[in-house]
Amino acid sequence: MNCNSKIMVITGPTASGKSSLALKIAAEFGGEIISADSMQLYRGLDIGTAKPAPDERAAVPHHLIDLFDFSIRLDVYTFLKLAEAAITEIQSRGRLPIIAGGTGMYIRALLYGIDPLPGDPGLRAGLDRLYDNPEGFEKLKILMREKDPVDFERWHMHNRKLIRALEVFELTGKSITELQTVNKPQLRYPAIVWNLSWDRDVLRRRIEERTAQMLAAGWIDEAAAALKNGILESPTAHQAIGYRIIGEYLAGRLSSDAMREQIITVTWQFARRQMTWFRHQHPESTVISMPAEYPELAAKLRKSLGR
RNA sequence: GGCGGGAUAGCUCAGUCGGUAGAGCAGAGGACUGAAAAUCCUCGUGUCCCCAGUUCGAUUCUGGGUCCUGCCA
Repeated sequence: MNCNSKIMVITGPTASGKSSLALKIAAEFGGEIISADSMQLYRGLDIGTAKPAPDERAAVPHHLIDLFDFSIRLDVYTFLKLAEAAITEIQSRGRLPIIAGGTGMYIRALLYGIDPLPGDPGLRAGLDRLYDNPEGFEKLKILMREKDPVDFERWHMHNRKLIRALEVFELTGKSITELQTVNKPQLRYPAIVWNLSWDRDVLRRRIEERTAQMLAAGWIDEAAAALKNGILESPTAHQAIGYRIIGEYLAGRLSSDAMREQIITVTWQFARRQMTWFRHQHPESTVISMPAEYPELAAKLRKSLGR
């Protein structure tokens, strides 16, 4: 391994320009890109998840894109293992791993790790069936108040988290709270982390423009195909923004303008959640005010890498 | 033109048997350890269309006006 085993992370809200910056940096610094995006892992969602174009992927190696059919259920742990392996592999070639993406939880898990809490898909599916509904939630609360008062106290308002707590409790006999040991300020990699930050109104406009571009580029056809292949019934890919809304349009229940506006709205809400996340969950990150001139960013990075 | 229905938060609307009003959505902030593009929490003063009348008091009742809207012509 070379003396400079740093990794680079480029994050920020959707439409902030992560991919194109990553591409330029990879080209100049001899890097390979690892996508940290929960939806780009799936095949068939190209335009809607703003994947890098074929020529871009030919120019620079990209990892963790198009790995799964969307019938597969993915989670942070899966991502973490794949990303760790990709980093090792890239570094073994003496190249710079550039993690680029907007899935905050994945990036945090990679940088700080997550506790190896157990999971059991079969058990979980059963618990979801029992408790992931309004009546079930009431029963779950009564159960958890008894069994696991610590986690109950923490998540008594939050159905999904309480179900996961029960899953872990069933497998270990302990509360999640008790099992958590990861110390956030402890980075697992020497990392340079950039958080691309835009003026609110400008970012909003970028989202509006990009949505229109994506629709013009054939997103509707892509969505029609994904719908036909059962994306709405898929365990996690169904969450991808836009596909359900486009389905409403295709079914004649939404005008084309209403469809576009709804997509913009949910994308904006997503971007806001991302900004909240990066603002509070990534104390190690450097906020990069955008737009920024590439040569200045490159100079900054050169300095951080000590090149 | 005739007969109805409506006008209340940025939007869609509820409501006040007369004591100045509240939901959903949008918006803002926050949380986040195997669904995270997910999920969850918190935040609601607005000439209640205008004018006059009745009343201690009108957004609510009465009359007139204005503007939408449906059916019939």
